[in-house]
Formats: sequence, structure tokens, C-alpha cells
Amino acid sequence: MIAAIRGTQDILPGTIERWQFVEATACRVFEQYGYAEIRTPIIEREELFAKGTGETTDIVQKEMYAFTDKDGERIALRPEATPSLVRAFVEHSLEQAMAVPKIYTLGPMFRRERPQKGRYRQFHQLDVEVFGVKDPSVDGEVIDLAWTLIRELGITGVELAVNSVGCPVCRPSFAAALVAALGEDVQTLCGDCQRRAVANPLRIFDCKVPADQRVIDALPHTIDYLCDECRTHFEAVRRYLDVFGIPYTLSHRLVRGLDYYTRTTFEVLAGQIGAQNAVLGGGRYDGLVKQLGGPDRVGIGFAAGVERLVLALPDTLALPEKRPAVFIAAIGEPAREAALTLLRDLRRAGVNAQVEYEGRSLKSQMKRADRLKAPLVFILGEDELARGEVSVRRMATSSQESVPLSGAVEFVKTSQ
RNA sequence: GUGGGUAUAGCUCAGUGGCAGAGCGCCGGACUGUGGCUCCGGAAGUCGCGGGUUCGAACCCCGUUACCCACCCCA
Repeated sequence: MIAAIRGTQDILPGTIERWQFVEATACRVFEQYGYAEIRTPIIEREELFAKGTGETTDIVQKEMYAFTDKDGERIALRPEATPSLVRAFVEHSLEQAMAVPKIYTLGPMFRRERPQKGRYRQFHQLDVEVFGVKDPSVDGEVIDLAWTLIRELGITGVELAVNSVGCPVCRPSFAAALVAALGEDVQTLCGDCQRRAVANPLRIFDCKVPADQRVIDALPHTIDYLCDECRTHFEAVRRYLDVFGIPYTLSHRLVRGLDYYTRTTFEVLAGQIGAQNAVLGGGRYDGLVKQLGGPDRVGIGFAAGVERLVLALPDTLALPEKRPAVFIAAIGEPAREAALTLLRDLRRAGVNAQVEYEGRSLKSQMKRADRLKAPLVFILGEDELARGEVSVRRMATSSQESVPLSGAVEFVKTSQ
């Protein structure tokens, strides 16, 4: 047997309904907020992510699926959507084409990590981006959109964390302050943290090693080192969140893993879905568009993990059951032909009607109808055929009546 | 890349050296053409794979692969 490759999975009937619910809800909410869907290729030039996601990130350094194409070009399977959306924004001058460049997309992403609960090599994201708006009110709108999505999905027990990581002006001084505050204590931290202290001090805040927490808790906070502009911006973002009535926690440890984030960062964390508890994360990336060769335009957005949202959906979520309106059981060859004609007519009238394909016994056909949860069964045998009627059985009550064959379609439609 | 756990029927799992099992599901039957409940019968297995020990291995030993969970990191 050839099995699906590691970290990929088939989403089967019984589960796919929850995916459809998540995707349909997301599209509805995004459209309501005025975002337009776009779809971009799954493969891109490797360079796009090296420059966009960041040469120093783990995603690019060790998790990206990349290969050399037959003409020698380096191709990558996208590990995230933002660089692709920025590329499309620039390539098609969407700022000219759209009244407001507010876009969303959804689809598979690829990262070569060891799979675990809520993390796969092919995973799926919902992704929202806004380009060219500096005003903090758009930070507020994007976070409100994220929060509304979570609420519309019925997901509870989540926490919204918000922070500001500053900009290229103020971040270096904060990083320096971090290292200075650590001082000799660096020696007492875990190996990962010691490496981070040199490579990217902000990431020390990601550490989960219990022994390190006392030292980390005492470290300075990003928001105390913001430059005037960043501080004013962040204060305004927080005011908007208050205006929108969105409950959030200020998390000075929310620094996020991608190089391009500036100023506002945020994350929605859910319990009960495993160790990978971030269902949604995003922030502002004011330098990215220019860095990718576009005009000097700011940007902000977020990505939500579909697998994680599906895990976080309430157990009580009741999705409408898919069932045929009527099942047609036929006995004997002449009746089978009449049944197929009736089947065609029902379907042309927009009715979900099913039949048994193999010529089985009536008993088997009834069993099939029951299993499909069809509320009505049309029984067509020699007797019915001779009278130009069908017997209609209501499965719930086991009651049975006769209906003229010519009125069968109408009968189903009126009893739906 | 690292650590731990698991691997037996379609699914969930029992089975600690002596004939491969259960529940659910599936197929058929219980007075000619009637579902669910009950009863009877049936199909279905390379016990993950490869070696080793043994008269004999699903079971013990070695190796290997896959999956799950966790670390790193991230959605």
C-alpha cells in the first residue's frame, strides 16, 4: 500500500464538514469587512521567501521545501502566504486597481517540520492583508476582524494577546537593553536561550523552560523602549481595541518568529488543542513591501491555521446532516427503468434523490435508505407500475401511502 | 534534527511462548415486496517489515519503517 507522505493527511467525509464550516464562515466574515479574495500559486521563486519571510528564520533555513527546476531555477513550495500576497500586490499594482487593497486568501502551505498535534507539513491557512494604510485604526480593524472570525466560529476559551515590537529605529536599542539586563544571568539559561541571546535576543521571550522563567520575567519590556512614533501608534491601537470592546491581554513576551514584523503584533491562543496552541497570529510589516522591490508601502495582516481552528471548534457544534430527500427502491427490471426516469426528474427539479445501483432485494434497498437517513422512500414494483403510482414510505413513522407517478416530484418538494 | 509512546480484521482494541480473537461495521438469512430492535450465518488478517532465539514467536532479542505525542519553531 502506498500511504500519504509524512505530515500530510486526507480530510475525509465526517471531518470535511468542519473544514467547510470554517472556510465558509471565514469567507463570509472577510467579505463583510470588505476584503477581496485572491489566489496565488503554491510554488514561487525561492528568493521570494528568502527575502520576504527572512533569511535568518527557521522557516527559510530548515523548513522550506525547495528544489531546482529543469531550467535551473530555484523553486519553493510556499511556507506562508504573506510574501506571495505582497508579490501579487506589487506585480499587479493592486493599489491602483483596488479602491482599498484589502485582500484575503486561503490554501495549503508547506513546512518540513516533524508533525505533531496541530502541526503538519502540508497545512492550511486563512490569510488576510491590508496594504498602504499607516493609521492605527487599520490595526484595530484587522484585530477586530480576527476576533470576529473566532467568535463567528463559536470558538471559546481563547485569549487575544497584543504587543508592539517597535521598528528598525527603536528595536536595536531594546535588544541591547535586553542583553545588558541579562548580564551574567545568560549563563543560567538553557542552551537555546544562550544561542538566542547572541542571534536574536527578542526570541528569548519564547522560551518555555520552567527554570528560565524567573530570569525572563524580570527582563525589560518592548513597549518601554518604543520610539515616540511607535509608542503613539501602539497607544492608538489599544484605544481602538477598547472602542471595539475587544478583550485582550498585553503580552510583552509576544515577539513572533518572523523577521518582518514591526510595531503591532498579535496572537490568538486556544486551550485544549495540544502544545501548538496559536490558532491565529499576525502583525504589521511596514518594511516588507519595499524590501520585496515594491513601493514604500506599509502592511498588516494575519494568518490563521485551519487545522487548529478545526481542533478548537466547540464539541457542541452541530453541522446540518447531509442526507437525501428521497430514496427510490425498485423491484424488477421494468420498475428499475421507471425508477431511473423518476430519479432523473427529481434531480432536474433540484432534489437530492438516491437509488441502489446493484439489483438487490427490497430489504437491502430499505436498509440502504435507512443508512442514508432518507426520510422518504419511493417503492416502485410491478403493482405500482401497473397503477402508474409509487408507494411512499415515511421512514420515521413507517407509514405508507400511494402517490401518482406523475406527482412524485411535487410530492417530495412539498414535503421537504 | 532530538526525545518518549504505539503498531493484531474496515474501525476501536483484547490476546506474556502452544490452533488468530471480541465489540462495532460490512454481506446474507429468519414465509413470495419493506429499514431500525432481536436472533442465526458469512466474508474479512503478511499480527508494520527484516533478521535472531526456540521443538514452537503476535508474544522474547536485535534492526528497521510508519504513525502519535512532545522539544525546536510556528498557523
